[in-house]
Amino acid sequence: MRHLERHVHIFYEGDAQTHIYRTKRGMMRLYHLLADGRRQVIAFRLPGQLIGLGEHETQFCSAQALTEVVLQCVPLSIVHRRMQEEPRFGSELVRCLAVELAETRNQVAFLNRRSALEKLATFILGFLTWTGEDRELELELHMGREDIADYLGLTVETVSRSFARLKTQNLVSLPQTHTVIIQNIGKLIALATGAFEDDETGS
Amino acid sequence: MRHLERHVHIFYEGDAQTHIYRTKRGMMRLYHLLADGRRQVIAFRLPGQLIGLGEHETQFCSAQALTEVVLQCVPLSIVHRRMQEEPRFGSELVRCLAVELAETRNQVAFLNRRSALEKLATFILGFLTWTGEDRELELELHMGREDIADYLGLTVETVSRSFARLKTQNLVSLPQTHTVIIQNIGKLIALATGAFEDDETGS
DNA sequence: CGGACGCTTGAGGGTCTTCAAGGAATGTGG
DNA sequence: CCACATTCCTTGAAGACCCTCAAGCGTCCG
Repeated sequence: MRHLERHVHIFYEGDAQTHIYRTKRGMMRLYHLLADGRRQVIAFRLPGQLIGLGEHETQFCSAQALTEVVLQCVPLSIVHRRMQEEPRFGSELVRCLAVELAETRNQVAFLNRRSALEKLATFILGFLTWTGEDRELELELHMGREDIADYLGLTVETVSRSFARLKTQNLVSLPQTHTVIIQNIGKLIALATGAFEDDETGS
Repeated sequence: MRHLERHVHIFYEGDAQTHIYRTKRGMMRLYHLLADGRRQVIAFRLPGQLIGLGEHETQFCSAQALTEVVLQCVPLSIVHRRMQEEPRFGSELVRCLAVELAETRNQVAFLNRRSALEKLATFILGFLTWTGEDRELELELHMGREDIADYLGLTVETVSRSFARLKTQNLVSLPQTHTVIIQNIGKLIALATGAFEDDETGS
């Protein structure tokens, strides 16, 4: 078990892989630096989710604490040993990887062809799933606009403008910068799935 | 072992997962249909690569033969049994999944923030790796512009125009529609990695 | 030889980015 | 506890890029 301050890295891209981690509390950010210096946020990790899976010998991305974080650390040697001794453990690992792969593929499919507004709507709705608070319509983002932008492949300005449009259409409200209240989840879902072309009537 | 004609599907999105497949000859296309009817091509599969990994009970995407294809089919029951009996088999499976996950993450990172020209350059270069013919600078695409467009998240027109620009800059030539000859691989790599902003001098 | 299909090329418009400046929020030191 | 500095967020205007619509061209097949 390991406690991390905000902004602390547990590993960087290219580091040797030594452990698999499980988030117990707080939120982690996984990101990848591109050749041109830009940053692609691969994923955010909430409690219960694994980090460090599916890499080669070296880490593919950097892992950084967004908030204060508590991590469970499992040395790779133990992972390997358990896989030898306990076939069901291997199956479980395969399942976790499979889920992560499916999610990542979804990310490809959706980031590629959607407008900024649709991306942001999907992002917000994804937060509901992540935290499991499906009825709690007040969300704490725990991250800045730049994180969202780097995750969705947009600029900070576009993210900000998209938030403004969601507010104008009364789909969400923003009592604080990092807090989102969903006001019309039906329309938000419709937007995320592409059902609405562009409905500004907001009625 | 199973032989497929062109355009034949081995499974559709949502089908129950029954086998894992290994491409022996030819090229497969994995794709995913979006809510709005569009198609996202997830990946192409060349000989030696696996298909059907990392799914849940149901297939996440459809798998279709692009060319004539020969497939090795392994029933899932056998996969599971071997995983119980032979831990190294499980490790191997985890490794394959890890590689696929890393590739997919790369796809996210690169599709998200790159221009059409950079995407196409990367796509062409990716073909070199896939076929393993690193010195063979004449490539057979085996697919139409629409496949490339749906893979890169572009329109057919933009793909066509991007090919035209690569030709104008003498980076590639196209003796036939589906055949690419790389004429200046250095510049193509520079373009793919974002080193060149926009060099029209073509010298 | 004719038709169908896929590829190319053009013009116009929409969306996102870039550049720029102002405003809110957060943290630090007095 | 307040003032100030820094950082982050918002908003505006101009431009770039890609998409859409449209037409022309080439190729393959019947």
